Amino acid sequence: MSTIKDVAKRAGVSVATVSRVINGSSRVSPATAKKVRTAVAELNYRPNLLGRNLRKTRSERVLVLIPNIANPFYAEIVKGVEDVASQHGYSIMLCNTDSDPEREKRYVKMLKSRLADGAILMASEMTGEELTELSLEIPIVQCCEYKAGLPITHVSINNEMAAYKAVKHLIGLGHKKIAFIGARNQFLSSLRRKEGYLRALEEAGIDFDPACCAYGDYSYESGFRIMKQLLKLDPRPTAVFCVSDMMAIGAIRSAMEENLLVPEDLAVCGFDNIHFSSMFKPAITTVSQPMYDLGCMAMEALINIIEGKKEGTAEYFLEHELIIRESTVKQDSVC
Amino acid sequence: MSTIKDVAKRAGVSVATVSRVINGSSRVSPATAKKVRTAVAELNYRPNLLGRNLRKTRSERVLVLIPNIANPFYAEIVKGVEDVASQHGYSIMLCNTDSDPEREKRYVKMLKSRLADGAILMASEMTGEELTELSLEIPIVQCCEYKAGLPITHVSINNEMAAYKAVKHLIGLGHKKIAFIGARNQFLSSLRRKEGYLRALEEAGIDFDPACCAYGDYSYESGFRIMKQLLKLDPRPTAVFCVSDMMAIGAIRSAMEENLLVPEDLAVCGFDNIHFSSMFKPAITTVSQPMYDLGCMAMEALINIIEGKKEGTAEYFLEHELIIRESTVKQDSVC
DNA sequence: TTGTATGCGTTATCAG
DNA sequence: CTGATAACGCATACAA
Repeated sequence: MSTIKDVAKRAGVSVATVSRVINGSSRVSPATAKKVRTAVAELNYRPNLLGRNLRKTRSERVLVLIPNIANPFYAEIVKGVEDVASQHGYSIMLCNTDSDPEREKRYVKMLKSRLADGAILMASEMTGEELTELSLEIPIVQCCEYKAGLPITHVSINNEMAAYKAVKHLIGLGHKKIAFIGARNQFLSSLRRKEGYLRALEEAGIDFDPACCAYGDYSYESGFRIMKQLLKLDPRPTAVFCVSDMMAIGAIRSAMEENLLVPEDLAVCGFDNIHFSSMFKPAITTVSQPMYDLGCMAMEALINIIEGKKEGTAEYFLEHELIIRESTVKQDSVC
Repeated sequence: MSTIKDVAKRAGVSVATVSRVINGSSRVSPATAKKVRTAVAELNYRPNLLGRNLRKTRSERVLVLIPNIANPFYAEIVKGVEDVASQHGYSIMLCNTDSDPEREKRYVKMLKSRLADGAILMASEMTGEELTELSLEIPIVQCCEYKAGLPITHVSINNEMAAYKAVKHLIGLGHKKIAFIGARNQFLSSLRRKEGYLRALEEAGIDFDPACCAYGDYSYESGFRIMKQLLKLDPRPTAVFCVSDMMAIGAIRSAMEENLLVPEDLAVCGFDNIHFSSMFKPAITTVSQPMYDLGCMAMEALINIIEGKKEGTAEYFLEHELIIRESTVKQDSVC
């Protein structure tokens, strides 16, 4: 492994000159520049990032903490993050926390140890206090999931409105007994979606029945299990709003096991518009979040903070869209 | 941000002593150790990784290049990689290449720039020559997909045998006209799976029909599109072996559009046993790769190379399993 | 335009 | 057991 010194020696110049040629930081005569470049090529030299980062006290690297890389929802967000990052010369480190606070802490520790210039947090398990403290030490942005009332920039959608529109769609189809499969956690999105559900019900003059509400963890399995229980209610719900597509698919499989038809016997609405939601049979009615744009916006906001272009915290809300498919409305066309 | 100097000053000792306490590298008297520790706590000091890495010329970090984080198949592998890595004090950087050679090159450049001590490559787009050259510079391991005949350690399954067993299963069900949806790429797995398909056919005395073979990119869309074409054959294939579950699901949706029943009119076998393959209706018959173990093994092999415990290259083949579900055999039970 | 010298934060070597 | 100091590889202020 050759260093900048080796290059300097071979080119017969000082290390400073080599550095200048590599970084284009100031003018170097074409002749010496050429000498340097050939030396670089001959030695197959690559600047050592460890040295460069230390010298600059900046890594031009950003951590992206995601709770679960297996969730395709996050994959699309990450694409947006990556694209904006590379446009600005940043590289990203994906960190899969598995929603495990210990794992998350390990990554946060790396962050505090200056391994990266900042971070995007997707669904942090940290307390509001911990988050606030972290944000004082190093630039962070919350994406999608966020804790309320914190002085931390976040990017999200209007979850209350999204849930309201989804449930209103079900009501518009004539449903009166609409179940709700939410998420058992303290994220604001969970609260807001429940609020949207309640508002739609109230507006339609439908009494809220607590027995119709249950809470899972966004997974297929939890949707399956919970729907199983909800279908035992008498009278049975004729529709269900799930706060994730995975749970919606679980709910549908549950209904199938009971020999119920979707959407005829049970209309099912999901949330997220993951790729699979259109592949599944029946295709899932769902709320589409602008995942790619959420990622882009989060990264842009983070860069602004890192580079000091923006002071203070900001809230960004991006547009969502209700996508109606076979799981709520019988359709002729498929795919 | 406080540095080791600040701590030393506050504790009234030298930086060397602080370093010793932090790393436990040599004996320090309990009294001074305590002084140091309180100073560390008071200043909320965290060693700067940039400095430490430079000094050690090691980062205890490993790159994991995956072609597509949206593919749940890789997610499970990454879990294995992560678990072994953290057991050995390594942290991993996930790099999503999107099968884009340019993107991959950027990450490889970081690797060559010593940002990490080594890498696990999942489905590299690099040429054999590039790979070999890279492996000379820095420790790498190929996982799942690999190029043949390279002096690079790899971890995989016996793809020929897996495909053979899958197709033999279809033959055992009485199918005579069995289509093959492979992958259009130069990975050895693609070749081996085709070979397994051919061997099973030959053994059963079934003539190979090139018209029955087509090639996609593992995606749902390609499976859908290709099956559409294959179903136009006369006579129609009564079974199809796909080299990914995603393509199998695409094939099934294609059959559904033609009002064909699965498995009655078309038996479909996939590959990978991704989570969704059991959630789909009908549940997909597939070949299960030990994804978690593949990840573990790859990381263990890499650590051995990095730490110089193992010389030369090795080939590891892990066990696979054929999982029979509804898409090939009509079953009473679901899920 | 180019070279010299310094320091980024840490760990390791060598004395004491 | 502890301290002074060099070195890791690089970028930059300053001098020439």
